[in-house]
Amino acid sequence: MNKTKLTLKDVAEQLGVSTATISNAFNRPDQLSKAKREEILARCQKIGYSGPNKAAQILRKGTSNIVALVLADSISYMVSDPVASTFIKGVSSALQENNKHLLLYAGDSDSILDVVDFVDGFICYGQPRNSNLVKELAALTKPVVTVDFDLEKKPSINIDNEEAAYRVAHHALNEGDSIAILGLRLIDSPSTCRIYDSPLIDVESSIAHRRLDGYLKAAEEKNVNVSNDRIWHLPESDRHFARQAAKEVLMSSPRPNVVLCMSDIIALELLHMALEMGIKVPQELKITGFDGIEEAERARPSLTTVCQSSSEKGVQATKALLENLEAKTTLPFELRTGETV
Amino acid sequence: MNKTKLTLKDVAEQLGVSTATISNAFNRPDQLSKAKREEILARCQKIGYSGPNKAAQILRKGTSNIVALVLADSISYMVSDPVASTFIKGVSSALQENNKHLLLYAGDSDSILDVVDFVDGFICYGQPRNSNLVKELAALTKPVVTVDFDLEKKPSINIDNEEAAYRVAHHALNEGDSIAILGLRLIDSPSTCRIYDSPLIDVESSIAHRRLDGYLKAAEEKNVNVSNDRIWHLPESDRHFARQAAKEVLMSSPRPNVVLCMSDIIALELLHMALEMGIKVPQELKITGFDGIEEAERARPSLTTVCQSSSEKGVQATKALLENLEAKTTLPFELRTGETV
DNA sequence: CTGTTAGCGCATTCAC
DNA sequence: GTGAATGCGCTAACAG
Repeated sequence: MNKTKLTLKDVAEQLGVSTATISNAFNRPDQLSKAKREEILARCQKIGYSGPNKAAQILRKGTSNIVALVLADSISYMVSDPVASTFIKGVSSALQENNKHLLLYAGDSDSILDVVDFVDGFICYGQPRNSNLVKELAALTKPVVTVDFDLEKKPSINIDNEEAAYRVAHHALNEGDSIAILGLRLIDSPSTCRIYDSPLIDVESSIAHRRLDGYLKAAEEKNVNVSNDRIWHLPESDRHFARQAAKEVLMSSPRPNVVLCMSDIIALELLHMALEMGIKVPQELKITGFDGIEEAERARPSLTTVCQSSSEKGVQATKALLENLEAKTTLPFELRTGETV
Repeated sequence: MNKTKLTLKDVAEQLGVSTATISNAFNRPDQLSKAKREEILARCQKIGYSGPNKAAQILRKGTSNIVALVLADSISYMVSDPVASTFIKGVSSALQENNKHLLLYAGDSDSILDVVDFVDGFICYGQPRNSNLVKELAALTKPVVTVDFDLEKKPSINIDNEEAAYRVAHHALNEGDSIAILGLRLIDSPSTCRIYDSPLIDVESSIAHRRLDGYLKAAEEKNVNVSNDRIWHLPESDRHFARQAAKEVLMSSPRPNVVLCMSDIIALELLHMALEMGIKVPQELKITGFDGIEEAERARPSLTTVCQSSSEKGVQATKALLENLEAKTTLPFELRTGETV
């Protein structure tokens, strides 16, 4: 067994052929006879050469088969979120089918530049917490696909968040209702709070504001008043924040009889807390979620929510990236009527 | 704005210095005066050069700052498993602290060779489903750290699975009990079934068999008989399989009054199904889990289980990899007494 | 179908 | 402290 790793050149020498022949045997089957190719491959295997060095190929070819998945937040956080992990699932299975590799990239990193030279492209799931990344992504010439947010002139995958929010709210609301909204990333605050008159962030680009628009439109149609002290901001769709917000909402007076939640995780925490407090759902409190995670279906009472297929988003985003599609895609959603309304 | 990307050479020319100087400014601060360095960095920034091309650096330096995390199974499956995703969390946060990147690698891939040339090392979480990967990993000269299984002469992170299983079983069992065991990957079958006298797989290396040893030791001490038709095999710690197995166990007669489960996911499905069937836990049925996931604590009745810190495993594995530690580490676990025993 | 050659972009000797 | 040369390992273009 050789101590030092074989290079293509060594192998060519050993087999008594030119380097191009070895290279072609591995990369361009059409460039040599099948017999010769197979002979070479067999002999390579025998001497323990498993193919051209990938690092050198990356430099030479300018492609690596690595796709970076930029998450909105730190990997730690994202990976335990059921919605995000379902998305990752979709991406990873589509990548695996195409023999591509998955590099996970945190949205709270400083910069994207330390991988840009060797990845083939970026899938960006949700607007990165660090806005510097947004700028960098927007300026790239390598392929970028965004999901759940948009970048000018880059392909994207979205659902119609405003319409979805409108539909679920419309289903839940009735004239005379007193409502609260548990929103996500509406203002620039690291903690749970009502938005009051804080300046709103990313109003144009964020899906949270689209959803808010949809809720408010439905409320208006039903003559339901929604003031800013009835709208909560949560920094993340996280059980911890959700619990805090749920408590505030349920303790507030007048206690709302309908709460529209921008994620199922939030809605489920609210549901559990309400039940613990002996509040009857839906008789005394109606709840809607958003996303359509499994746990929402299993809950008793089951959650009324908007279903979107996160894994399908992942598959589509991957396809858009690999096939260099240019279009901005809008995926369908579905209203799922549960027992919480 | 330049159309074509700047290379180090271009930049050197533009700034009127040698290529080595630019390179040193970015990589070896000690090789030039602070003033000069800062001037160069500033001018580079101005002309839009963000540093040496990473792909070229990988080839030249032989390191990439990319660490591959090889999962036992497909990424799709692993990422939705709470235990695995907590592990990933630990790894990713430790990597991020060290400015390393995370490449997720599926354990059911054909080979590891298509990334080996450009990653700095491998963390392998659980024995890869494709045994070819095991061979390849074992033969590598690049750093490898294994978790929840061992490779000769490679550092590893484990808990004492046998002792942990023994402890939880010892806590649950009493003389005269009738028990069942819901095990993981004990035999070579893609579906849920009793093991009967099927040939066991990976008896030496698998943690499932260590746990089984622990269970059986406790059973023996308590004079509890366990025949092979009371031991179930599940291919994965997955809700779907768990449900099947739970049903079989609860329908079997005599119905056991203690069920030892090799994961919390399995135990929780069993718990839910038992409650649905009106079986009283723990009066008529005692259940133990393994892992100590959050959901087990939240369940009512709360689950008696073995807690191991998966995120700590991730951190330790990363540290072992990055610091080239050689040791095989055994991490502590903790018995968590819940209400299901 | 095969062999030769010129870089891909850089880091690191070594002389100065 | 700086600048010129070599090669990391490979692929693509071309000539034969």
